[in-house]
Amino acid sequence: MNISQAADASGLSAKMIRHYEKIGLLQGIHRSASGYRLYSGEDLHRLRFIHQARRLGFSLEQIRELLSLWGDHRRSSREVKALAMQHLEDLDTRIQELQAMRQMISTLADTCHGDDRPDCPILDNLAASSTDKNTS
Amino acid sequence: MNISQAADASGLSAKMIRHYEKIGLLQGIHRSASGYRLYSGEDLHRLRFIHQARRLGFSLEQIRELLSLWGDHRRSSREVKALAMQHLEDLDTRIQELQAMRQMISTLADTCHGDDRPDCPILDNLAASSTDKNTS
DNA sequence: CTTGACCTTACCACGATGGCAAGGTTCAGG
DNA sequence: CCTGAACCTTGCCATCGTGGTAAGGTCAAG
Repeated sequence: MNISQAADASGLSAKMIRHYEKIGLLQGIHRSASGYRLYSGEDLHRLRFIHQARRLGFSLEQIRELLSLWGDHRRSSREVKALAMQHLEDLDTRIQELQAMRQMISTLADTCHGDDRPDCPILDNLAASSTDKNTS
Repeated sequence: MNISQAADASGLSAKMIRHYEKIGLLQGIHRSASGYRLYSGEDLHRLRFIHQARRLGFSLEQIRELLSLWGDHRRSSREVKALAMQHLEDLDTRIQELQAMRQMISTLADTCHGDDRPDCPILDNLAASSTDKNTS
């Protein structure tokens, strides 16, 4: 199986697959006589694992660990769960940051009439917060 | 006012301030005889504006437009609001993506007992979704 | 044999920020 | 006056994950 077929079958791009190999997420990929990468069913399984983990927002470093745990039959589910919980916390943090922004923008946009007049609470706020101290 | 004082007063780092100048968000910054950047009260106002806009998650490109609108007394509040609404949509999209991830991770973590045993629904799911078709 | 569709490697780009290095400036204390 | 610390300058590299592009090799169908 060529790289573009593996890409289609895994949902990744050929570019990503080469990248994952370069950073060590994939190893021992076979090559044809002319140097083409050849993917086995097992390789494909691994690629799909990576794709799904990326869809859940895990970083490539985290995926490296997940793959290692996946391949280790003596691992404890505790380790995997800890990794997932850490990622959950990261997600929560990012969600809350974005929601705080969303809330503020939304409030400002509500008070801006958004017509031909030039006065605008949004710009006023950006400029006014300038004189606050709690601009973190 | 030196750059480190401007940094302290604006909440930005000196590094960021130089960067913002390089990409054109700040112009006409005065220099001392020896080449040190010197910041006026107006410059500081602008820096704080940028800082606040960054805190609300606007990109530097969006901030470039906001600054342009801020300085244009003939602009309509419509333009500003449109920019804010666009950003709001972007935020909503990102929040929803993260929440979908969060939901999935949370569900998987709930079903993982997280003890010394090796079986783990989290890894099973990552591996199993591998055989799904809807792996987008 | 040609053509087009694949493959290879290697480099540059994004966005926003941090870090480091090599060198110049300023100021206070001895 | 000299020295050292604490500033300033520019320039380059790193991050993270992905895309683009170039220059070249390979393969299969016509």
